[in-house]
Amino acid sequence: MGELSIPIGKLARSVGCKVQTIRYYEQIGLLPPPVRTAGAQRRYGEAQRQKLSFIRHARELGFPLPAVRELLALSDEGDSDCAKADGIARRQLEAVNRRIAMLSSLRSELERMLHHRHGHRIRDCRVIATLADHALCSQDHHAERAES
Amino acid sequence: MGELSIPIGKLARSVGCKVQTIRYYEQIGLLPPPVRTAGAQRRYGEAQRQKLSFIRHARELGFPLPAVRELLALSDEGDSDCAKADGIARRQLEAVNRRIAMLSSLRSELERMLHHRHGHRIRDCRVIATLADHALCSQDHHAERAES
DNA sequence: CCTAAAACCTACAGCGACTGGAGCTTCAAG
DNA sequence: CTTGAAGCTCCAGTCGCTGTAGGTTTTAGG
Ligand SMILES: [Zn+2]
Ligand SMILES: [Zn+2]
Ligand SMILES: [Zn+2]
Ligand SMILES: [Zn+2]
Repeated sequence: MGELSIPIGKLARSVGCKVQTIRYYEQIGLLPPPVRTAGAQRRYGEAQRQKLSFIRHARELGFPLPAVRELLALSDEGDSDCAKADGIARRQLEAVNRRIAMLSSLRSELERMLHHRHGHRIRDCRVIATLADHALCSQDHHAERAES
Repeated sequence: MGELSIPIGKLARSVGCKVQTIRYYEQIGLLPPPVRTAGAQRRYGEAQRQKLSFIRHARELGFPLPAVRELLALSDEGDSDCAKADGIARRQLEAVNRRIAMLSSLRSELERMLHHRHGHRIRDCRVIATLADHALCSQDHHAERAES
């Protein structure tokens, strides 16, 4: 009753994610299968809540799931060198920096086309004209992958 | 042979996308079906090349496909008011700004955890510790799914 | 103890915007 | 005429969830 008694909905609320997300993490082996009641419902304890919280926090910081998996594994090895963990975080920082650079370039291009004075009809619209002709752009904003 | 003679691979190279992407755009009704050779191979003309180029440029600027669809439709109506097109671009700019704000917040959090001096073992690692406890973060970086 | 509602279960489909592969056919250069 | 590149269709996979259908279990009130 005391320890392993958290049902999945309460756990989801406590870490701010959906119930399905937790089941998904279990399915892909990120969270270990919890104990079940006689009626096959999942019951969690504090240790698993912390693990899930770790995962969600890493996800909120943009780490992809494979990186989260590595970080989780590392977090269990207190004696090991943390260079690996730091490396993962550094690569994530670099990825974030690349995305910011890309988006800044997109932003300036969007601002350019919007702030350029132009007529009110489509045929005089700077937005449409710019989309039709990249030469009207000031920079190379070419996206290789600006996602996430 | 003069006009409608561009095969799909050449078209793809000329706009900088994959062959499959063009077929995909046709499949979802973004590009009209081109003429075919006797052997059922696609052949494109200059007008379609320009349309595809418009689509790719809009995608590079981060517009989602439904927005691209609208912009394409608008671009064919030279007499209409361009307020709609400008509105779509403005919303895209706002989305980009939200994404940049989110990523900047992530960046500063990642920098904080990386630049904080800490020991070389996992148990003293600031990266792992921060992931395990959001209280070590300085801001609310909580991602609400701000999309491209 | 009984009932009703809330929460849970599994299994699977769908999102966005492509991308890759298998297994075949057609085209164009030499 | 041969050959290899490029084309074709159909389907599955990517990422990280999210939603739905159709059923079962838990829990609180009466
Ligand atoms: Zn305009
Ligand atoms: Zn451009
Ligand atoms: Zn460290
Ligand atoms: Zn945090």
